[in-house]
This record gives sequence, structure tokens and C-alpha cells, in this order.
Amino acid sequence: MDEGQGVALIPPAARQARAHHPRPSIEDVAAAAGVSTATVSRAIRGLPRVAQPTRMRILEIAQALGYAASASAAGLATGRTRSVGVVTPSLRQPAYSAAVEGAERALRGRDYSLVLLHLPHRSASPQLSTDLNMLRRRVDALLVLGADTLGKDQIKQLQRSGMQHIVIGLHGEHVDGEAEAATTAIRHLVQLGHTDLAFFLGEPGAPSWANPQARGLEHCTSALKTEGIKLKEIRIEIGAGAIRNSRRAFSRLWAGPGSKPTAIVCASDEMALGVLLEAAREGLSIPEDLSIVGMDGQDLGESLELTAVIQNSALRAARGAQSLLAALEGERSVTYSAAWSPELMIRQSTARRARNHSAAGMVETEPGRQPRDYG
Amino acid sequence: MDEGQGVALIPPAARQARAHHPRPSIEDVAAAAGVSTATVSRAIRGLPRVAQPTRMRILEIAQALGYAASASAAGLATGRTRSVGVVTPSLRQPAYSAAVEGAERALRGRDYSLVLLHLPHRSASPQLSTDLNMLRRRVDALLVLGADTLGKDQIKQLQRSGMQHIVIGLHGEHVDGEAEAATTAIRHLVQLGHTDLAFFLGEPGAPSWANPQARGLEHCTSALKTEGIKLKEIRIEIGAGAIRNSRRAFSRLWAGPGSKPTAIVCASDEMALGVLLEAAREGLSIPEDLSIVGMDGQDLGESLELTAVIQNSALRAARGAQSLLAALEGERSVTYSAAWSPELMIRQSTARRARNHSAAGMVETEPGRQPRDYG
DNA sequence: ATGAAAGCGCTAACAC
DNA sequence: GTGTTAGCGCTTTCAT
Repeated sequence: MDEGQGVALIPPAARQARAHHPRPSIEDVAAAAGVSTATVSRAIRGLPRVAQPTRMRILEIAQALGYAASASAAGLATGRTRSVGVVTPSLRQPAYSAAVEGAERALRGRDYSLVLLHLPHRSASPQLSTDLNMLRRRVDALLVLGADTLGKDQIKQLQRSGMQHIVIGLHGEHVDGEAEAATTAIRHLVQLGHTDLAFFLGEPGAPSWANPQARGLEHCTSALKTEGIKLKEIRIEIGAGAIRNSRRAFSRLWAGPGSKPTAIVCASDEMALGVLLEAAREGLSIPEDLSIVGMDGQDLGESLELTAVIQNSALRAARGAQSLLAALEGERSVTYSAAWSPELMIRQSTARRARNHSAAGMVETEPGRQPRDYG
Repeated sequence: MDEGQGVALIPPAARQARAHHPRPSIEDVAAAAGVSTATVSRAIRGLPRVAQPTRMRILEIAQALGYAASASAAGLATGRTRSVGVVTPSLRQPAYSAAVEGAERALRGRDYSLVLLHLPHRSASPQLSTDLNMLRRRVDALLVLGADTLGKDQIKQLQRSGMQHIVIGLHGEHVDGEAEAATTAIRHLVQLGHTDLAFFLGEPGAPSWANPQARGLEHCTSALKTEGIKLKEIRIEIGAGAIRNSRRAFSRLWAGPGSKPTAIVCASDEMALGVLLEAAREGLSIPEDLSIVGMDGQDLGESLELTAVIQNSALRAARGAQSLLAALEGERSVTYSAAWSPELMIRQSTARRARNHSAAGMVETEPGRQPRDYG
């Protein structure tokens, strides 16, 4: 790090220029063009009541002067900032960073800018409210990523404030996204003929998307039991330890007595990776000997060619942003919360259950099916 | 997706309220407190010339009214927006998202907000300049992530505009970050006694940090040769195909004739993962049979307990942001570019070369060393 | 098609 | 310690 004595790249002349804040104002442009500021304003924003030649001249001059309207002044005059706040609990988790990317794209496409607020812990701290409040006067609307990012009270506060907002990923009264995702994954495997499954999921109390412990899942599992399908639930620490822990859990599972599952659902791609590594070590072929379904399935899942229940959070966030903008421009209210509907992305890590699957894995490949180059 | 007919969670009453934009202004607060707006302004911003009881009263009233100063109005009055723009080429790559996180933290800690600009392709398109220009009037300073994010002309333009900015990750005249990182990694392995190395790196022309093809690296490699150390360079597609490709490359390498390297440097954690998977399949123990060094080494590398050359980009970005703020508040100029100094993070994937290491791997473990639970 | 003028909500001198 | 006042740079009627 050498910020302190970092190389100053600008020549003294430019430095001078900056020191005097020589940013041209709309008046400068108006004067240079010999018109009023009102005309310049219309011309630059592409509003109608300007003669074509006049407009051209103004645009040229503005360009030459390097003029751009001050966001503050425009904002004060119009009452709108042309920016929306995006609050996310994480930037490292692919689902969230993808969502932020999606939102950014949607917003920038409409000439809105995105103010990022990173709220790692969903606490009801006064600090948090302060941060939200700061945002409130800075942006026209709020896109909240993650159902648990804001507490109920904060959501209420938002609603009271009358600020337009959308919460992406909320599992509300009607839909439980997590359970739905888990169900989707399990259904896929059952359809492939698997009757002995393991489910690697988060510890009870784990936050957000990695924790499919909702009653929807319990419905699903009890339904399974009546069909004679075994589903062993294995709780894994999520987050940084997910890979290590799922490796360990898989080893234990495989070394243990009793029948081995022919398919595993993992609540995150990291867990799936752990299973993949350990399975490679055991000499198992994926998906011939063992089917694996991931969740979240963005970058890592894609690279690993993992069949996964994906969130397409980028698209969802983009849509959310679009709704927000539509509401802003159309004056209508969209203050609402959207539920997450997961999609199943079938890739290379699941296959129909081998007919004569032994308890220990290590079975001949189904005829006609190429072994994958998985470990 | 159901934004269109999404559940509106606010009751009609609140909806009414919003419709009338009932945001209190500073005058409302002043009136309610029986003071002037100037006093309110001072009180709220914590400026000195306000009596303690007055301040308390004002703060209370402001709180009760849900007042927060309009950023636009304040910005127009002060000439500063209290926000800085962060431009990043990516949010998915851990190094960048970590950097954004770091910057956000630093900025929010100082009550600045962060406006995000995502510029995936470093093109000289007019669109890009437009976007940059938009930002210019919206933020007080710019933090540019990535050496290649902006083209030379755009940097020049920035400099001319006099906007405060810092570029993080630039390998300038003096330091070549990539080569330095590669050198660091290689040196580590050589010190562990390895004399036969492979280097998985990006294709020529690959962007930014994953492409250590600078002349610094060539210096390093030629130096190695004179020491009798073999370094086989293997070019791998980076990005989405990195894992798959490095698996393939490793298989080929291992199946091929001749001596096998005892250590591998990977230009990204994804490549390292590919190697890890394939090594597990070959029955190799890491690091006993094979040492692996990753690069970028944030989340994935950490989870895999990979020895890696890390960028600590979060810290770097935070420092950059701090410098920017210091400059903004102190009026001094910091327009400069910072170079990246990589650090070696020694974790579990490298070990001293086994004494009687066979060409094929599969060697007894060094006495006294626990085999890792790697695949 | 263009211009004059009245703010938008806040801050910062300056006066008291 | 507190109030008065003059803008900040733009948008937006309303005239012309």
C-alpha cells in the first residue's frame, strides 16, 4: 500500500484546474450558445420544444465544454434523484452479487444510478436504521435483496416512510422459496428413480437461502416417507466451513453402516463441492454411482456442471428494478414483496438410478451412457 | 416472477400518505421546534454553535417527524454529494466483490454512500464515457477497481476532469503485480525444495489479474532455469471454463510421459480446484504427493485451505477509499494509482517436497506429517 | 420556439 | 447561541 506517497499522475496544470472547480454550469452553456438556461435544459434532456438547429448547437457546445448537469441541482429541482438504493446482506455469495449486477444493469440502462448499502447482519440496531434513513433521502426507491436482510420492524418503517421498495427473496405467507427449492430438487431425483436420498442442509438457524428448514420441507419429507423413500437429513455448517464440513459428513456417511444413498441434495454449491471432492476420493463416478443436486447454482455450480436448483437472482433483481422504475415513472405504487420461485437446472451431476446399484456404490455403468469425467 | 401483481403489503392508509410525498422539510422541524432552519441544520449535523437543550429538542422533533436532510439540497448547497463512485469490471470475481465490500464499509463508516458502476468490458465506447460522465456529476470522487478497467484515454479524461480518483490494481512502471504474485508463489515452492513445477495460467490476452504474462514473470522463469528448476507453463482458459479446463490439462499432464511436477501454481483458485478434483481422482494426497498454490485466494481458496497468493483487495479498496475521503476533506489532491503488492498466504496445500518422490506421484508420506484429508 | 422568473431544501456568512 | 439572508444550479410554469 502506498496511497500516502502514491504517484500523482496529473501534471501541475491539470492540478490547478481542479483546484478551482471549473465545472461549467448550465449558464455557461446558455451564454456560449446565446440562449436561455431553460432552452439548454430542454435541449439536453431531449424535451420537445426546441428547434432542431438550436438543439444541435447547444449539444455541441455542451460537449465541448464538458458540461453535465449537476445531479444535486437537478434532484432538488425535480424532487427525484434518479437513483435507487440496493441493500444486500452480502456481496460474496454469488446469488447476491449476481442480483446486484442484474440490478445495476437494469438501472443503468434507464440512466439511474445505484447506491449500494451492504448490511451484513440483520440486526435491529439503531445504526442500521440510521443507514437506511441516510439512503432514504438519497434515492427514489429501494431494492432489498434477501428475505431476512431487513427485520420486520424495518420493513414496517420502510412502508410507513412511503418509500417505494421491493424485497426480493422473501418467502411470505404463500410461498416458501427454500422449501420449494428443496422439493424441486428432491422431486427431480425421485423421478430419476432414486429411493434413498441424503440431504445436506444448513444448521438450524442458519440464515437465508441455505436453510431449508421450513415446514414446507417437512411436508415434502413426510410425503416421501409414505412413498417408501428414505431421506436422511444431515446438518452442515454453512459459510466458510461448508466445504470442509460436507466432506467430513460425506466420509462419515459413506464409511458408516447401512445402505448408502444413491443421490444427494446439497443446500449450497459449496456443500456439493465437498461431496464431489470426497466422492472422487472414494472412486465414485458422478453421476453414475451417485447423483448430486446443488442449490444456488450460479458460477461454481455451473463450472462444476452441477445439476442445481437455481435462483436466477440476476434476472429477478433486474425485474425488481424495472418494476421499481416503472412505478417511479408511472406514479403508481409497487411497494410489495416478491417471492422466490426456483428453477431446476439439469446439468451433468444427476442421472437415472443404476438398476443394480449396490449399497457401496462402485457399480457398472448403465449401458450406453458415457461415464462423465467427474472425479 | 410476480412483480406485476405482487402482494401489496401496505395498508391503504399508508398508501395515501405516500401519495402526497409528506416528507418533512427542515422548515417543518424548525417551526415545530420554534427555531430557525439554520439552528436545525447545525443541531442535526452536530455543529458547535447550538445550546445543548436546544439541540436535544430539535433532535427529538426531527426524529419524531422522521426528518432527514435531502441529499440533493444539501449537495447543491455545499457543492459536495458525500458519495463516491466505485467502478468495477466484475462483481462475481471474489477479488472485486471483496474490494467493493471493503470500499463500502470504509465509505459508510464516514457517512459517504457508494454509487456502483459496473463496467464489464474495457471498451472505449462512447457509452462508457457517458456513464462515467453521469457519475462525475453525482459523486465527489472515483475509486476504480482493476488496472484494465478503464482505458488509458479514459484515465486521461478523468485526470483532465479534475475529479479525484484512485485506481486500485494498476501495475505501473515500477511494479508488475501479476508477475510479482507469480514470483512469490514460485519462490515459495522452490524454497520447499520443489524443482519440477507446472504453472497453470491464463491464455495470452486474458484480462487482468489472472494473466501473469508480464515480462516480470519471464525474468523469473529464466532465473529459474539457471538454477536447474523446471517450470512448465500450461495455458488455460479462464473464467467459466477454468475448472473444466484445468482438470483436463492436469489429466493430460499426469497421463503424459516424462517426469511429473511435484508442485503446481495456479493463476486462479478455480484452476486450483480443477487440479484438486483431478488429483483426488488420481489418488494423490495433497500436499504430500503434490503441492498446489492458488492465486486470488479469497473465499474459495480459503475454504479449500489452499496456500495462495492473495490480494487482500478488500483492505486495499478500503484504504483507497480512505485516501479519497482524506483528500476530499483535506482539499489535497490524491489523483494517483496504486500498485498491487501480493501476499503469500500459506495454508494446507503446500508442503516440503518428499525426499524420494517418484515421477508418478503415489509416494510414502514424509514421516511425522499427518496426511491431509484432501482428496 | 424561446425567455423570465420563481422556486426546490438546504447551507454558510454574517449580524445580532 | 440564534436568526436573517443570499445563494447553490437546475427545472418548470407562464409569457411572449
